[in-house]
Amino acid sequence: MSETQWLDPVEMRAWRNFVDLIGDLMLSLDDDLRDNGITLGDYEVLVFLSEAPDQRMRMCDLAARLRLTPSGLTRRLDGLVAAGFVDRQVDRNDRRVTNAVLTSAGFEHLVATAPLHVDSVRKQLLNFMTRSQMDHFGAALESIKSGRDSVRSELVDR
Amino acid sequence: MSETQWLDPVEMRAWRNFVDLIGDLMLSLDDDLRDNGITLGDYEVLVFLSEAPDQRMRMCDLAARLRLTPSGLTRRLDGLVAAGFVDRQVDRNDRRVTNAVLTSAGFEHLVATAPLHVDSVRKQLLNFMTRSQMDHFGAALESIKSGRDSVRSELVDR
DNA sequence: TCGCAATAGTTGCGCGTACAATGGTTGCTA
DNA sequence: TAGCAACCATTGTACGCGCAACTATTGCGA
Repeated sequence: MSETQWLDPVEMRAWRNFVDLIGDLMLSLDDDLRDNGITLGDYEVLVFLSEAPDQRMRMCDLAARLRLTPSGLTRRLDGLVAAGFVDRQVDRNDRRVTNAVLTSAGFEHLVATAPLHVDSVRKQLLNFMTRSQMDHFGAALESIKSGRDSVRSELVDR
Repeated sequence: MSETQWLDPVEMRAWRNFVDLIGDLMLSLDDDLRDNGITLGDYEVLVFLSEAPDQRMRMCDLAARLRLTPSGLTRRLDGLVAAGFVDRQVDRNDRRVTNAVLTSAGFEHLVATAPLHVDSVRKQLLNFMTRSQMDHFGAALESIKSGRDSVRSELVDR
């Protein structure tokens, strides 16, 4: 058992500021969206469905995309179905799967709220960054993500 | 009502990768900590208390630091008190306030799990960044945070 | 000094989500 | 082709947290 390698000042600043910011940021984003009558979680469902081919996704794929468990997605869809934003359709080719499909009402609602959300993202984050910061930021995050993905694919689990 | 200014590619990449990464990252961090018998949320309580003078904080201050509502903190402390990691002590000078105090058992537990958490932070994030990326990252996040703080203090609300 | 507003914490209730168990469907293999 | 394992979604249950209501304490102004 070797000595712990604690975080040095540079690491510590990066890490602490990161955690600090995202907690605050996500709450603000959710608040802004709630002011317009939808949850950040529900909004994400509409976004992913709207971007999917034929505006539909299998429950299990959607759950993975949202980082939800199957049961979590079932309950979340319940609300969206009740609101008329999403339909459940049993798949014709594989009757085990049910597809979540965006309704026209759901699409309308997304179109109505998206500008407000984009405003919110600018107001809460992007307005505080320079163009070059955004560029480096995006590139750095992308390399981090691909690094994480490749170690994950090397392992069997998950 | 002016036209919406949608995100251009640079903005989009920064934003999407950001959201994508933090969702994944936080889950992994929590998983790693759970493997060692504590929640990320509970761990944060121990960290903040350990850094506070006299290892104690007023409930309301701690709640703000954790971005929890008062009731949320009450429930979270219940678990930590039951585990023997934190004590509740009514303040002598102001009997409205109760202080959350880190016990020696709580401190021991923090000391035992901190190295594992640091390992986790390296494994999940820092190992995928270069030193200069970390440096720029920390600086950028810091300026964003201070920008957000200053607009918040200009407004009356919150 | 009295009374009222502000502050601190807890509790009842509801919502969202994870975990474990269940039922239904498919596909592989003996 | 019969049977079994894998897969998909849902349901029961428990837990964490926010909101609103409530109690206790403090401080301030008439």
